[in-house]
Amino acid sequence: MSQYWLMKSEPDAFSIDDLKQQGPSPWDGVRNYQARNFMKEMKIDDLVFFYHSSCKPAGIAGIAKVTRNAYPDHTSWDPNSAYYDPKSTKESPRWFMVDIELVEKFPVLIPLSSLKQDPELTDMALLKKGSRLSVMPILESHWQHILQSTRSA
DNA sequence: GCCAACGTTGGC
DNA sequence: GCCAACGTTGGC
Repeated sequence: MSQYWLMKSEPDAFSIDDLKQQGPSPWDGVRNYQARNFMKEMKIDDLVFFYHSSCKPAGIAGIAKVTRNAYPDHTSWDPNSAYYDPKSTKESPRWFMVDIELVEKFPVLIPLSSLKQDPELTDMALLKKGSRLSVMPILESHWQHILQSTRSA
């Protein structure tokens, strides 16, 4: 069964336009266990809200889909990478990534402020105080509600 | 295993 | 730039 997710990226580092240009792209650099575990649960064709963080305005920029199941994040083995982790080895990789590609960029980004105002979405992990998770599951009901809101806007 | 110190995230 | 919240590290 297909699942729904949200992934955060700082657009200065990797934006939805970058994803569009590059086609299927590895989601490297995740160094948080909870986020990693969620990526391991992802399956090809799962849909992902592409979220722009640390920018104005922050919010959901569009939709991507998973094109490759989790596999070891090779940047963790590269001493020259900002994501290098000496505790991750090829024999026992600690960090994983998936590939995603763009499905759709929204004509207008759905700002975080709108999501916060929506009483249907108060349970979303994204909106919880202090939530910093960069990869998280989205309930299908929330997914549909958000899509419906932006389609009719 | 506890917990203080530190580093990071990310909205504002 | 500020700072609250969170995760990780490392001494004990």
